Amino acid sequence: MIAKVIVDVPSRATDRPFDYKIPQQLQGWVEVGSRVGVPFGGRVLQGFVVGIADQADVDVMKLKPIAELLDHIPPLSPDLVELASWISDKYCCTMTAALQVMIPAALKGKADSVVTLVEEELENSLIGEEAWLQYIRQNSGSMRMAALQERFPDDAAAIKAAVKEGLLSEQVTIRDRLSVRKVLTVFPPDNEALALEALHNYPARAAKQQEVLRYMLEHKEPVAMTALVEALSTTSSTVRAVADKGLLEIREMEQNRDPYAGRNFKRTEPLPLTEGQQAVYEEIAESLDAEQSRVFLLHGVTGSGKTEVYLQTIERSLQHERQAIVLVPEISLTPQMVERFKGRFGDLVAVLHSRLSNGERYDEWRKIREGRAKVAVGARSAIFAPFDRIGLIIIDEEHESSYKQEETPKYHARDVAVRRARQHGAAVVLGSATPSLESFAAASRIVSAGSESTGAAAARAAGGAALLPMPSRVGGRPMPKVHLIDMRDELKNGNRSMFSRQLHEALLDRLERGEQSVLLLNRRGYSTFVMCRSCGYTAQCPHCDISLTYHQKSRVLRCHYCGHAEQAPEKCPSCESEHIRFFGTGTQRVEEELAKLFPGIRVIRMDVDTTTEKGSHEKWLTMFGERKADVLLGTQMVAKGLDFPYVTLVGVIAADTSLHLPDFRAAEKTFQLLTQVAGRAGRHELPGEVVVQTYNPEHYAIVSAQHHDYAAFVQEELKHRRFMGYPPFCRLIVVTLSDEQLPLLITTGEKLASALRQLAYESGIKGSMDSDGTRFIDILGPVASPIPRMKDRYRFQCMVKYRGNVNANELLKQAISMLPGPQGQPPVQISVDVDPQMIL
DNA sequence: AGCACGCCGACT
DNA sequence: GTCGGCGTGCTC
Repeated sequence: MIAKVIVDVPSRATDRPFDYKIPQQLQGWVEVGSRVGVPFGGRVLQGFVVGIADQADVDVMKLKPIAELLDHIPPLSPDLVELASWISDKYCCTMTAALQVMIPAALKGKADSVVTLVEEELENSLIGEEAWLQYIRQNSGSMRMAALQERFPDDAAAIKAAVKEGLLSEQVTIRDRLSVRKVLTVFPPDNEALALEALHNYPARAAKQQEVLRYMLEHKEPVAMTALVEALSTTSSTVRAVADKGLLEIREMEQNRDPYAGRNFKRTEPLPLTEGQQAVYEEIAESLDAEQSRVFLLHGVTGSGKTEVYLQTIERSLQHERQAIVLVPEISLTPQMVERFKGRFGDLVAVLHSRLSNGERYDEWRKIREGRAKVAVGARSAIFAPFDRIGLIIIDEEHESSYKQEETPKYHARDVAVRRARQHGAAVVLGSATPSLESFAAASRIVSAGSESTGAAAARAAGGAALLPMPSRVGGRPMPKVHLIDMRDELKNGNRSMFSRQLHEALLDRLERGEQSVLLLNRRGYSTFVMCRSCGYTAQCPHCDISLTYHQKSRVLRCHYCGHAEQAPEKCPSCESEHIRFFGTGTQRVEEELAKLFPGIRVIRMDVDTTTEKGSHEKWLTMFGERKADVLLGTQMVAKGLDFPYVTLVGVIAADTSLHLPDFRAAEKTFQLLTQVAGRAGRHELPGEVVVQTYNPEHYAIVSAQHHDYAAFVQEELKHRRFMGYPPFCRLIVVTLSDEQLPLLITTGEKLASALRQLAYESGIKGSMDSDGTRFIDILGPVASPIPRMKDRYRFQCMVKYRGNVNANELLKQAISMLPGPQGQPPVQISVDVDPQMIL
């Protein structure tokens, strides 16, 4: 039998299956999805089995056998391998990259070699009494190669030669970065009577041993060795002595690193559904019962009780013995959210988010793989949770851009979800108060962007997405009143503060009443930088064409893209002037202003500076929930999913900062942010109020948000998108080329663009945006990227716009392969972003 | 990506 | 004469 293996080499040149013999003893164990160690070009590497065949595609003489099987249970299932190949196709990434994103970092094995001294060979060898040889002998003739080389760096060549001669035999295995944590556990005596008898007859001088035995007889529960030693202030050798007498048992037990261990989640029962929730629930339940793969767009206003619908549909899926995946944006993966799922489903829930350590994540992942968990709640990558029978995939806040991975593979979790659901016959529920235009268009069939459009793919694949509206809040609570404040008028009236009179009054009012406020500083497109007021100098990164960011805490200037850091200058490096200004994070300035205007006000500030520490995010929110602060001030992160009963005021300091970004989604992002943050107010008994400060009070994104009018916004925005030729009326691919040499980069970019145009022309696709045909493609560029240089590499990009039955991926692949380069490799680095979220 | 094989310069 | 520079090409 032959295994087809994708070898773990991050290069396009080797990104194809290689054939290996399956050795006799591994027959039946190696399957699609297995992780194996294979000899490859003179070394042993990790690889994934993507197929099993009777015959090899290459000369049998070339075949090598699989060196080892790395797991008892394959880390991937055949459906995930199939999904990986879909991802590699759709997002133009290597198979290796697609497979890697599916497994926890703990399983990224590296070769580890052990050498053993072959004494018989020593006689034939010229080598005699070298120090390294003696060293191996001291280690009973065998040791890790890495350790040997570390100890004798100068003898590397000699050691290598010894391996070649056969004096040292080398065994290479793949070692995981991390493994299952094993804990020594002490078990109480099997035979209590015997133990009791022994206890009485114990020699008097072995008091500690007696104590250990007594403790175990009293507790009758297995206990960790460390805990036992701690409790009786003894040592493990004492415990071992008791065990050696056959009175106790010591065994290694697998232990899970449970990040939520020791936390009690209050069990909750399903709440009675409102009429609106019930209708939606029934629609989804019907699909679950029929085990159809359908896509639902759950458009529910903030506070309409989407989470309860999620919980009850999951319940329904579990009744069918089918598992569920819940994706939430990283930012809203707060204890509040986790609590609701743990509270309803207890230990059946596995939680996966970026704040977990590799070990914790690995253990949660194994809980899923081994069937101990039935519900996975997590950020983007939880879409790859290794379940075998998925009934339901929920994507909360479906419009969030964090579902798009910005690194290769640049996948969108929503599209992967639809594809994965199709494999399993599972339902997909996309929930949002402000659905993305792509999803909304797909669900309401406003446009048909083509056979493979984002969202539209969802619709078609599942036989059309169904729109499920939930237009009213739970308990009939009104939507909060939103006041728009024209900041130009404030200035005219001599108010130069960042707070309008109305927001000032509203804040004062809440302080007097002991209610809470949330303040949002919309910081997109507003960076913290350094500028000299005399000469206009700004601090730039020496490796990237981008301004350095100022970090007040450490007084350091840092580049977000390459990590370059330097000390903030005392005076302008260009003109020596003292008038160099550090523009702080914005929230800091607001905080200072608040302290000035409202002496004694208690403010919690949440931004990148205050929430980088592990658990700090949760800490601040808990404090705010306990009403230990009057104001929660922050960026984007305060807009999402928070639910505090005493919040009655939401203030938006500047609504416009994200409105004028040169990105076609700028209006959409602004509308979403305002709608989301407004939804934080008045979710419970107390009515809410929202004050939005803006310089564009007549802009449709802001006016629609004021009136909680999604339909109006969409109508206007779709008009713009159609006119400008942007999604959902077409699809985009951005190809970024980068290289250290500018001339090569430019010529390669031009070659790529013309190859694309040529190929498109040859396949008879209309080459103009204006054509009203159903198929068109438009190739723009190459132009310098928005960040023209990053990490000392110049960057150019081409944008492909297309619609209809156009296989742009295939055209692109062909065009790239036509570029001249060594071994069919393109001469510069090429990165492809299919359906980009930001084209800034 | 690595590593081996291979063809030309400055050294014992 | 050799040691070693890193260009090209392959890895089942």
